[in-house]
Amino acid sequence: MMKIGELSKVVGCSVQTIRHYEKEQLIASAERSEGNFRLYDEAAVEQLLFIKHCRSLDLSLPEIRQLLALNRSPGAQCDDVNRMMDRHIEQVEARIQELTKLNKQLRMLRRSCSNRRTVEQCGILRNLSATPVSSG
Amino acid sequence: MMKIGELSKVVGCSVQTIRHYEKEQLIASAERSEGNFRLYDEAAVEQLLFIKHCRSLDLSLPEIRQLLALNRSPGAQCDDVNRMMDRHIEQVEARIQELTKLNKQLRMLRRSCSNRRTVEQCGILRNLSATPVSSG
DNA sequence: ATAAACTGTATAGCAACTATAGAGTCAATC
DNA sequence: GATTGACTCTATAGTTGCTATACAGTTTAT
Repeated sequence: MMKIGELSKVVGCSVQTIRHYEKEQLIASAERSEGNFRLYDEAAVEQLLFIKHCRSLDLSLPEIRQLLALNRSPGAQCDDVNRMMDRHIEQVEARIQELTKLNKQLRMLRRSCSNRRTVEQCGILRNLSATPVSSG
Repeated sequence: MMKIGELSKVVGCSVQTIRHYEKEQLIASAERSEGNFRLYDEAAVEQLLFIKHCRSLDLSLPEIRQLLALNRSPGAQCDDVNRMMDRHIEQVEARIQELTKLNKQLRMLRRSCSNRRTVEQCGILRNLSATPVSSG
């Protein structure tokens, strides 16, 4: 059994994050030592790694909670998992599209000013004051 | 002179947002009527549109505050504006790269499970329990 | 006079942590 | 046995850019 500091090093996330996950019910309340310190076993390590992996894929804490729940009922159909992943992929792709469009607008705006001008002549500021650039 | 509700309709942002911008010092404290209502003129409309345009480009409120300050000193060099834009563009492009990588991983993961399996057989959950997918 | 619509301030909530304060616990050293 | 240092505990505030709510006051229309 290890204390929270060791667990934090093993899985590579901060002590506060672990306590946060406990409060958010992503991991069960840990056993406590006589002195009220949290105690963890190998199962806790695995679960935290699972969560960490999900987070690296930008899954939200509620989504992860749902996955963990599904994981606990192995006989259930996994359609829910698939639906969640599909929705998540859609969101990521939508965000990429948004940012790509944004990037074009920013580059266009940036081209409207070279250095060494005064603010008064600055094409960027002038353009920002005008009507928003069209999306084309 | 118009009240905050009218301004909100004219520029297309919520009343709370306008009050929020005032608190954050993006716009000056508005004049008040006898009954303590905020009163705005055309200049306020223009400034809010400027802010709205910047926000549509995902500039942060501190960045916008800085641009507004520069706008007020028209003789200054606009290098700062250019630097800010460059940094911002870099950030957006970095985020696009991150999300693109993420998207690949998610799609790979999604392919590991088709519908109608049980959770126990679900490739997604199995993969999430394993070591994080490599970036390649 | 009254009701509806608007405005005011203050406060909490979102997401997923991070940082801080102040107190208690534990192991090692003097 | 006292002290030091490293660790842990809880509770709370801060991050970002709003949004939503509660409750009170103002204005406008009927």
